[in-house]
Amino acid sequence: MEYDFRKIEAFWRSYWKEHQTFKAENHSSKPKYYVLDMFPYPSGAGLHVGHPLGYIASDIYARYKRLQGFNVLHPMGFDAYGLPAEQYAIQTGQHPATTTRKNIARYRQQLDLLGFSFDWDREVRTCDPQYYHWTQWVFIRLFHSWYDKKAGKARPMAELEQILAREGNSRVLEEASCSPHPVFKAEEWSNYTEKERQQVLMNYRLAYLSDTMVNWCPKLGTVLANDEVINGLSQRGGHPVERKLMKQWSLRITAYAQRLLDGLDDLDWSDSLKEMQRNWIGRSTGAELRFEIEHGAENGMPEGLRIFTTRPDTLFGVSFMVLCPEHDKIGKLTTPGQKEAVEAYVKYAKNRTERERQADVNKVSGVFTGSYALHPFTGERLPIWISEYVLAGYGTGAIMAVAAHDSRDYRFAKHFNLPIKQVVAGGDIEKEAYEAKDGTLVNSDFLNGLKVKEAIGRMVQEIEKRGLGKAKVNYRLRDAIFSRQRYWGEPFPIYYKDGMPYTLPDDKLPLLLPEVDKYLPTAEGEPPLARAKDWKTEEGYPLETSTMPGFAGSSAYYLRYMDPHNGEALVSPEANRYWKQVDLYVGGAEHATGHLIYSRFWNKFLFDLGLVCTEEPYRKLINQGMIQGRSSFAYRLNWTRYKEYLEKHPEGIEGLPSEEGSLVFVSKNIPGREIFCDPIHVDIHLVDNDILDLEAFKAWMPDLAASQFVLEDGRYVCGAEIEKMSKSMYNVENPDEVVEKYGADTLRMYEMFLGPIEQSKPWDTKGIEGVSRFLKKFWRSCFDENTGQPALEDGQATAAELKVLHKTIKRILDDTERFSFNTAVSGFMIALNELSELKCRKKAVFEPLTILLSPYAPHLAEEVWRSLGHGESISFASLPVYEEKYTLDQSFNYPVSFNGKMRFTLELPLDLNPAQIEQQVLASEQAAKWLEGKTPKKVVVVPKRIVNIVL
RNA sequence: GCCCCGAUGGUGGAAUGGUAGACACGCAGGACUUAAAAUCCUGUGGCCGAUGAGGCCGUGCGGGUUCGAGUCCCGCUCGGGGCACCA
Repeated sequence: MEYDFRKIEAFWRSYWKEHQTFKAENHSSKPKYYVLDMFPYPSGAGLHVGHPLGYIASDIYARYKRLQGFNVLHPMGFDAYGLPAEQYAIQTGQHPATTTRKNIARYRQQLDLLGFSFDWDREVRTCDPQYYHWTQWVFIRLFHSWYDKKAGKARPMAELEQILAREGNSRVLEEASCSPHPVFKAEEWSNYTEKERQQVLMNYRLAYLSDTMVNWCPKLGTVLANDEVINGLSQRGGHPVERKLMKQWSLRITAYAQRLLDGLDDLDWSDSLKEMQRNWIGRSTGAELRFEIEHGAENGMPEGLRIFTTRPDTLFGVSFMVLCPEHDKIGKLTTPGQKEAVEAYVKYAKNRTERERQADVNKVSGVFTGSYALHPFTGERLPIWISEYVLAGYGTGAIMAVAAHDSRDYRFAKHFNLPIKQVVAGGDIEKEAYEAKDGTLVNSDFLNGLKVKEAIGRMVQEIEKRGLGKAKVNYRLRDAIFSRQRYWGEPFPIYYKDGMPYTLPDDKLPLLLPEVDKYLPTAEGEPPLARAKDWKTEEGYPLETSTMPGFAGSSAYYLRYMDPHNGEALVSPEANRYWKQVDLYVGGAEHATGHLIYSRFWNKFLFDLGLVCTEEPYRKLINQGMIQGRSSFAYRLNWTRYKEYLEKHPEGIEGLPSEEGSLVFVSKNIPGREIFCDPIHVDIHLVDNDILDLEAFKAWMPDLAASQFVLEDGRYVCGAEIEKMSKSMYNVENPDEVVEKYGADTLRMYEMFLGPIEQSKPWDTKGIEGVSRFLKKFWRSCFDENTGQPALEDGQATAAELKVLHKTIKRILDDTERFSFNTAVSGFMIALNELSELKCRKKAVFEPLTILLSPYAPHLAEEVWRSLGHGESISFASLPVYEEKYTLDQSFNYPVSFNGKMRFTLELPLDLNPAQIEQQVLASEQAAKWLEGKTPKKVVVVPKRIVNIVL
């Protein structure tokens, strides 16, 4: 008999299910611990070996915390709304709910196989009405809130209406986070119609509707958030994205920019991830100031031109101004002579896609408006230009150009032959802009002689004193576009009356996603929901036809797990007070600027409303690395290239065919392969140890049946490359196959053994034998090979055995605590090697080891535990205690110095105390030589440091 | 361009500033076996030396701090990730 993992794992899977071993209670005398995984999007491809990496790590930690006596919440669910299911629906007509349900069932089956300790009672699915009820509910709260910068929190719209009625908007324009809109007085407000009031209020809402320049993806037929666009292409599918002005829902996440930034400091997240969020928020400090326009009053611009700069110190170096092509003052500033050129340029800029713009950021383009601004200090005339290097979405969409100290302005000035005026000493202005923030100001009137940092402060002071502007902080962070013109998402709880949006009452929630005949836009270009029958309220008002984006459902899911069946609230205050926040969150770093920002924002908003008790949702975050695939390649002979060569060299290349054949594959190391062949991805299941199974390859696809091969040593050798694991590269490794062959415990330990959890690494099953052997060996230590009966012996452990045990306890606990799971797995292997050398099969040693092993290989550990006569699951046992006295046995080289000079080293055991070390050092032969009979004045001993002897 | 992270045997990787290469894979040799699988044992960074004893070199490159550096500091090279006309 041997280790029958199939039987053992099947037994414990059903045991845990039956006994609800991992059910978490909302009331417990134990301390709580909340371990969360980022829930998966259930794609059609099923789980691959990369998915479980994080789940295994979090499961180990959850089980470890249970052993420590914590009440552990470890839930799982599904991020079920998303584009792939809808794309599939468009192609096949199958309802996305059907495919999603099927995919979830498959995921669930695969997850169950791996022995995770999830509390499935708490499962959530974002497409479940019981769940999206609360997504809609939070949206309604966002709609009815505004952000008071002075109070530093969100407040109800009703309070804003009172303020507007009392005093107009002149004060809140400054003190609220809002879209720009005209000033009005209290009397004007009282005379506004309902619609006019709604229009004003829209500028303050945290969920608001506005005409925004959005990322429009024609192929997907929807808008995308900034983090969903990568290099001008959509994150999903890689389709081109355009810029387009559209009426869309947005979330005023920018109101929270500073709090999102400040909150990072106290989080136990990796530095790189915090840095990513900081960059994404992109805070910069500077000043906003106003430039008068020459003849501004006549042109209808008496208010001048507002710009933002981070370098007010360089104000005396301004030589021209630049507006973005979308700037609303372009019409007023363009002189008749320049009208044609300006219009042509604006049109050109408008028609460029995001990708084109990003592709040639180094190309200089622009046009002169014909107008001039006046320098606020010198009165100098500054030509006003338009260029697409100035962005509409940042600052005021206009800049003061300081060619000498900004590389972009410098390039522009050189190209259009505009003046370059140095005001900070340093660098070589003839060659490039001097951008460094150190140096002394020159040519700058009252700033001359000051350092850059002093000059910035001094200039801001002066600007404020003269009423030209004020110090200002800007953020790169944009408001999040929140609507999608798609079917498979949460419907907005919004209807329209007189063209203005209103929220549904809470008792009408959830607003169910309606059925449609097709998942495509209507002929008029309306989103799919416009196809739904009776898509209006009972009173006949039309409902919103957009749906919410993917991040809507994932923003507060961690709260729902605390109280998943609550029909009255997102989460009850009691449940929230008990579980508080996620103690450990495990997931991929690819969510750094998406989900992890939105979710923090969403949580801060709920905190402001008093609905949750902590301001940050995720206290500690571990980013597991990606498991990459090892793709295999076959090399197809490219006849076009090879024929060209044959014409010049009729003798050809040895080994390659000389007669044209249609489909020839050339083995990797045949000469000429690199030049004349194109690599083609081959399904890795057709390749063993880089040797291609020719028959299987021919049968793989109909086109390949007629393949011919050029072999080496009678075999076809494939090439290999490490790439992202993906269906299209045919390099997906499925966990089920591994579990079938080796068992879940082996897969769990092997994935951990591969390397540090945060590191990306290629999947390679070569090493799995080692882990498999370990588990077999562990089983053989505990059970009789012949009978399969428990075989651990009673009796006291020897000192040597205890030493192994306690060393292992220390090591495993330390490693688990610091998420160093790969070294922990090694620790088990070392322990077993040492015990087998000692021929130890004692219960007194293996029982504690089994408890330690249970988070890593839970099925086997439970099996051993039960064989020892324990009735309950191991999850309720307590961790073995580490005893130091058994483990100190190493020695150490102590450097010994006389009068501060190192003279020799002495090897001594590690477990000596300072007094013993001193004694041994002084008693040594070498010391006697140096002391020459003298008595040392002082001996300083610091364990594992130098022993200093003062003569 | 800017920011972050990394570089250690044939491979994955280990090492609170303290014996570099733990553990595992792979490879080589051996035991058991008719044979294979499984299992077990031995060896395995490089060079010199005799296959010994022993010695020298060795953590991407060049410096530095230290009694002592894979680890800390400075300057590079290469690789990975993020941001990118953000004024």
